[in-house]
Amino acid sequence: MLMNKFLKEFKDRGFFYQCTDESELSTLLDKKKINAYIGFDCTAESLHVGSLLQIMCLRLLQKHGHRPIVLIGGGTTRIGDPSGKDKTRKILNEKEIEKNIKNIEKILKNYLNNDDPNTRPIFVNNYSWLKNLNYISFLRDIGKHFTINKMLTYESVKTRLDREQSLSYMEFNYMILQAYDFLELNKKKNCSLQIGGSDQWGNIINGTELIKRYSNKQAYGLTTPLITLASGAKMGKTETGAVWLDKKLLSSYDFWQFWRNVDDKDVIKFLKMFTDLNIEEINKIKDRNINQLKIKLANETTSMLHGRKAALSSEKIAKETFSDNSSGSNLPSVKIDGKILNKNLNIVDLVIISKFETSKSEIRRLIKGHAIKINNLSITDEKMIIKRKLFKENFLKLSIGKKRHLKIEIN
RNA sequence: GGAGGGGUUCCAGAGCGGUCAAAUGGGGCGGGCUGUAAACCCGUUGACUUCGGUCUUCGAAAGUUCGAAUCUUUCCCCCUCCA
Repeated sequence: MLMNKFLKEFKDRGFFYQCTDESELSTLLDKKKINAYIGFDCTAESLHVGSLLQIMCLRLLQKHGHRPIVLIGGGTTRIGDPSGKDKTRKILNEKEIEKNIKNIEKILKNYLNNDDPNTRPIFVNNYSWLKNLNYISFLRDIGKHFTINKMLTYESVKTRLDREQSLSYMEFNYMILQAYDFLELNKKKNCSLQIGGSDQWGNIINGTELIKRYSNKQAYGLTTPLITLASGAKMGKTETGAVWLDKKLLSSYDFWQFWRNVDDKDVIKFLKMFTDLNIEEINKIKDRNINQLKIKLANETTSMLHGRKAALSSEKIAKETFSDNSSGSNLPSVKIDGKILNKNLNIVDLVIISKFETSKSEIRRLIKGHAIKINNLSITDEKMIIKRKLFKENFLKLSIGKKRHLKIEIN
């Protein structure tokens, strides 16, 4: 049997982990355009690369003419998913959640096509139906379809119990609420597929089963693998911290750098997962120089989020920064008042001004390790006074290690 | 409710009156090698410092002592076993 095109690409790109009923889903997708949903939780103020694979799934749906439904977990965030957590997580207050939701929606809209009325995404917040649930009728209508016997066998519950860590009744209900979300979307938005990370499998099955029992309808679940880096680490760290999909939290240059610095072994995989290049094209360029491929990867991913211009300018900055003895005139800059140069500003204070480091001890340590450079010359004296003549054309290049560079400019 | 065990620096985890800013491992950072990769090697990892030191940390508070992460008391939190 020929596999449905969406599913095929889903697999070719490495998105596929598990499916509730692959051949049936394939047939359904061939027959008609469907609505499919992915849930995003709003615990953090923004999304980071950890969610990027799910976002790419939404894009792929659109590409094949299906409609993505973005479910923002405004209600479930108030509960906290115990999956993969060994501790109860902190519960956020209303204001924070509202703020997070807005920001997350904004980011998602960045990635999704809003022009085609057939595939235009639907944004929903599960708080809109969860907040009004009536406890008794919920227990009678929905609760009766769940058995504790089965719930206790789920991985997320089991690990908590095995480790003898407490799992509150509140969290225990999370999976029921997520199943209910799916039912609700199935009823109201005609949603027949839920996609999620592999850790969501149990929750997704609960949804399809609930739909089966409650409405006697068939719904499907599809999961993506947990992406780990070749190093085994979880995806998502840079020099500066989490890789946010948000200009305010991570500059386009740092975002670009994240992709530029991925492990060699991950490059092809990431090109498939996180760019729109088609598979044939990727297979064709496979043998190109690995560093060229990384630049390609960085440019594609950065363009998607920050625009082509930002991507190319990042590439240019990188080129200048990492080629020897560059002046770095394109680097981000920090302006200082020329007057403080008269007060014997020393190198340690200069680094403090740059905000690269906040601890003077740390800066002194870095100087001892020859990590700090001014205009590409390594500094060895921690008491060095910054003289005006170090500024060429009104600025000087300050570097810490190999990757952090900055322009200090006299105002 | 009863009986025990425990809370140590980013994490795990040693220390159990001075030699403790606290072993070891992980992570982070920096250096070397390279390709802004991986692997490997080395250094570093509380703050401030006139580089002599100084100050603040071992759940919280009080106390014993010349001296406490280490002993005592009270309190808070976590875990195990019994009811």
